[in-house]
Amino acid sequence: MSQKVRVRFAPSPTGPLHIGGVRTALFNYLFAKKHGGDFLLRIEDTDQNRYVAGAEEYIIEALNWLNIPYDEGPGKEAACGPYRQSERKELYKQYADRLIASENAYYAFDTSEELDAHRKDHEANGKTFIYNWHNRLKLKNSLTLSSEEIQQKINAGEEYVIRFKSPEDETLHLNDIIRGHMHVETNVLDDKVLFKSDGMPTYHLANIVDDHLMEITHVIRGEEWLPSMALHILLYQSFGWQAPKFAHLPLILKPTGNGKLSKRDGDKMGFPVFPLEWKTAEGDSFSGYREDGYLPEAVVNMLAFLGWNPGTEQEIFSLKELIEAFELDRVHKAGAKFDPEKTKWFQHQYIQMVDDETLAKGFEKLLQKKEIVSTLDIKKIVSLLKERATFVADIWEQGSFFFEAPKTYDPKASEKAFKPETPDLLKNVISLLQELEDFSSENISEKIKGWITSENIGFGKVMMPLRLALVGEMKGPDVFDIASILGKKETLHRIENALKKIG
RNA sequence: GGUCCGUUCGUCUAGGGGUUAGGACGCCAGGUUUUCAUCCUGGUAACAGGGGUUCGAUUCCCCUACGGACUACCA
Repeated sequence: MSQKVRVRFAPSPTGPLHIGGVRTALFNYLFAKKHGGDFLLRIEDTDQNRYVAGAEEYIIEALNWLNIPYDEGPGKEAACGPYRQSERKELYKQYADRLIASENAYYAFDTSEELDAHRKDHEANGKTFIYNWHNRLKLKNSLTLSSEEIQQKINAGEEYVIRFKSPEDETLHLNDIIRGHMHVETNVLDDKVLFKSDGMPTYHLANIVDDHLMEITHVIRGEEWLPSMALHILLYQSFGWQAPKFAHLPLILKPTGNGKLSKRDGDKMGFPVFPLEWKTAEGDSFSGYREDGYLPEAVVNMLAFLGWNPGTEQEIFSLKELIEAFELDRVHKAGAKFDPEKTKWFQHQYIQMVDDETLAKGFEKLLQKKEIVSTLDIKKIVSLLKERATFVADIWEQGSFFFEAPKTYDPKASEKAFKPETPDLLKNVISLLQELEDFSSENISEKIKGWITSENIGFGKVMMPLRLALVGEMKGPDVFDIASILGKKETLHRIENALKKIG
């Protein structure tokens, strides 16, 4: 009988969630939903020194914004709660003790200073200090002490940690859903600290205990955890628990140059690395996809294609389609350089799918911010400008002239457009437009084009100055559409203004 | 340094013992738009190198190079 799929996203609240973390969450979510399973959020806050206020709220808000909510987690308590490791603190000690009892772990009394000294020493000799089988009997730990001595030290309040006793001379065969088979010699492993002197477990212990207690079936996490996989498997074995299946996701790399995508890269290279804007207590701020005007669907689609693909040529996927198509074994092995341009392309595709009404509302908000009050038909403007926009802000870029009459005319264009005969032609246009009762685009077009043709004037001679008069530059949608939206009064006004400037 | 993972157009990637090595982004050109953008069409461009295995390797194996991660009482 197959178990219900349960996966978790387990970030540490040390700051805002970055794109790589978001993608890990997304892949977990897609996998869970594909298999009708549960997606849990667990907050790994065992390091109180690195705790950042607001980070947990940020993570939750980001997941909600992206429409990938968790089924269980903080605020959504279920049978396996609590979901913050700090609130599970009391739980972990007994598991560490269990490992001591089964001789899979031991107390170590070495101070950080002593260990640092060892490391420096080794480094000076070009070696690496590893705390494991080859030297553990020479260090200060319970392996060389009688149980009375150990108890005495502990009772005396001496600080200790609990270390895992890595086995000797074993070859571990590991299996990763994405990478396949791997093997590791246990002799190269070190005796990792499982339980810290401050009474908190380390990541390794807490993670295994919680994944077991929360009945996690698949651990889907970043590649940075691959080197710890052997330890984790060993821990499951020591507890006598069945290990979940593992899948290590490739890293997301900087768009140019070398290395992992970092916090600072984004704003340095002009794209967000965070889903939501983030301001630090020190006053630094980092831009976010939401605030930059991206649609959550576009971000999700883009993220899904970073390291994964469906094997078909379809690229635009709704969340529902992603759930349907997602397969862990189609995840690519190599790290992916992040591509901000492709992200914009996704956003462009998605904004085209937004209906005019919704888009108009977004654009109206933007107008409000600019304190622009307008009686123009916003929905019509939006529908006219939408196809050339990637962001709502582009609608303003492309169509600000609707709301602000040109004060100057693009010099290069005016040189080409404003000729000696232009004033007479524009005057003629004015009188033609004045005759119009119905100021529809079709009507204006018919009238002006008819006149140009019958007088044999040449389109450029009229159209260019007319556009310049209405827009100020050689850009924008069809001139007759613009005139119609502007209305008769404003259109005539702008042409008269242009006439004054030329004259 | 040590351990592990990886390597197909500039980028994201498909593919897989015999293919004109496919798509997308970007870029370039043409068309539409008497403007600009969009859009459409076309083009540019890749199997890291060296050895094997094989009738035949980009595909399988080994080595080298390069890239990355990890190497904390951080996650």
